[in-house]
Amino acid sequence: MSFTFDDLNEEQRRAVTIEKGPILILAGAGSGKTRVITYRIAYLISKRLTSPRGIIAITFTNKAADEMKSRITSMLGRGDIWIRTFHSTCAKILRESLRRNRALGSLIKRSENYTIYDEHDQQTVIKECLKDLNIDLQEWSPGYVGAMINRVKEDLQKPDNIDHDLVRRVYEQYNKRLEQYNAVDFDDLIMLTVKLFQQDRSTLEHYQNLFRYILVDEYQDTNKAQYVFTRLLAEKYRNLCVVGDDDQSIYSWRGAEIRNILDFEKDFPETAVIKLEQNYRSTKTILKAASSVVDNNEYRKPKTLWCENQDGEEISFYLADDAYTEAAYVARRIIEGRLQGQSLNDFAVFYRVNYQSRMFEECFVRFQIPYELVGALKFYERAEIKNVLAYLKVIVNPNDSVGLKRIINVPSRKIGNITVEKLNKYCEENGYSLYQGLSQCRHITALDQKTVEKLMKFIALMNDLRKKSKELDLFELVMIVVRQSGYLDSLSDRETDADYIRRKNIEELIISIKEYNKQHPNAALANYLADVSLRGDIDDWDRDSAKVNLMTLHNAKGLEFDTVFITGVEDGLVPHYKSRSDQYQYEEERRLLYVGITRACKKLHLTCARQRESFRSGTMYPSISPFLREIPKNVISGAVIDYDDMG
DNA sequence: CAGGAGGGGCTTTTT
DNA sequence: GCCCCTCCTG
Repeated sequence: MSFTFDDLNEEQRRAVTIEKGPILILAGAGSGKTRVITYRIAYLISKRLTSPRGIIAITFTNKAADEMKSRITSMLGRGDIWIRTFHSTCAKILRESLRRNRALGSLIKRSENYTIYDEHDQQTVIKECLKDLNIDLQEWSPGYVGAMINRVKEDLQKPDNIDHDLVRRVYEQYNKRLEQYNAVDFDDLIMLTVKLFQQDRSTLEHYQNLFRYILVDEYQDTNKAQYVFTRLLAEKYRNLCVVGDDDQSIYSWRGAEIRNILDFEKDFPETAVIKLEQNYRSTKTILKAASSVVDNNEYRKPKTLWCENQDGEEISFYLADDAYTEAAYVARRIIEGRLQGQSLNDFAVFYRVNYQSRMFEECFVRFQIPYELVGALKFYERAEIKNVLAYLKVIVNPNDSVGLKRIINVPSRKIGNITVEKLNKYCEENGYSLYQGLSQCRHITALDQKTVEKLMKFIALMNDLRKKSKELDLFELVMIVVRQSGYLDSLSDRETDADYIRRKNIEELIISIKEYNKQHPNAALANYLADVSLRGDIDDWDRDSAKVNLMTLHNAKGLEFDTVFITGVEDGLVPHYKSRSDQYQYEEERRLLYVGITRACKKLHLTCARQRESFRSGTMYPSISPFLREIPKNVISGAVIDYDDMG
């Protein structure tokens, strides 16, 4: 074994070496929790308490999972451990279980090759339901209804608990449609796995016996469904180790229950509680600022982070005239830092809302500062990428009517909405899926001969691609798909810039598929599609590339940078104006700032703008954030006096 | 009946 | 600034 515990402190070592029973690790920011988890996994394996297969570790992002895997591989020389997010874990359990026992399909109402719908697909289905139920889309926006549906699933509520009759009806129809499409949304992945565990004893026992040791990171951000999932899995052997920090709970709007971490000891009374309070990341100054902010929260476990690091530089505050000046200030500080030998990827710029990134992008282009934007324009959400993936999804799951509608006229086959509507009506009347209906389209009296021919040609294409998919590997298949569908050609006809970019993006997708193929030689197409559907913004981010990092405060969780800029520290952004009325939400905004501050190792910059343009309310003249006043003035340099200038 | 062009809506945070 | 819907043209 090629590692020692010399670089762990006493508490960390204790957390790593407890061999049995539940463990609650309350890990403050920068206290080395990732190290504790990886060392613990290595310890369990090297002491032969379990084989690698007997461990499951759940992380918050795929990125974190990949990093943890590679660390363990370098420690043990092997990395065949189940380290995944909740969603990816459940997606795999569902698929495995449906494969192992087809009869479970009647319980889950899905088959093995189900499709995962993202938020956009979800809204498409909700729109279908709202239209079908004759509900006014202005009054009930799909986004709003979707959020309510998600909440029901995250909380594992019974649909009859939905207080609004109308939403309940949409909920029911929405779920029925997903069943028909053989599709699940993000929250179904967790909810259906819980259902599977609760209603099929043998499946639950299979996984309980498989995973003798369970580790869950970022436990403060688990929701009810994830909590029940974890509890069920851990019930038998009770070797559950959860790691988290109530001060870093920032996902309550996604159903996360801070209670899960605060009440852990109630569920598992024999829990060993370990507190990691020594911070190894930040300077004393930064830590002081962070603590003095979060100390104002009422709903938290009292704790004190400390460190042996240097005092470090003062925190700088800059009050800009407007968002552009703010961005230019950040750019100048970065150029300055570069001259002093810092690398571009030592810098990170955080903001509360995605649209703030635009100003930084614009400005960094002008200053010729290479940057990497995390989130916002997600690669896998680009239309051309979704189109190609939709072909693959329909090939795997012909019942995926959302995917099918997406590609039926891409590239243009002169099949328009009216034809699709007629087809749809025919399918509904005869109980066909759209795909089935296509093969029967010659029987649709409402269609003329020309249209029928077009539809037959399309279904022949899809049938052919489906047949080929069984013989070809992933890379070969996607090449055939983009060529044979005519999609690639359609993007070459007109020499517009937009088409050129689309072709480039498809090329990039194909390269990434080739790479995936290399890493997972035997992966089924369905597995690839699931992986892609569950990829987050941060997952494709390259920490090591020589670029300044731009991201939201939420995306910053779990990361660290030498120099951090937290921008727009204004009343209305941090805290966000929508969170101001509710104390609980208000405190979450404070935690968000706390998370941002504690990402910084050496130097922290806070910036505000006197004036900010907003699409919704025109020009705003915000005050500085009330949280800023909670930082002691003696750790802040710069125009501290400017504080009181503002509104 | 398909499909492009142009106008009105809206943006918290995300697996 | 971007997406969605509608209207108009061919």
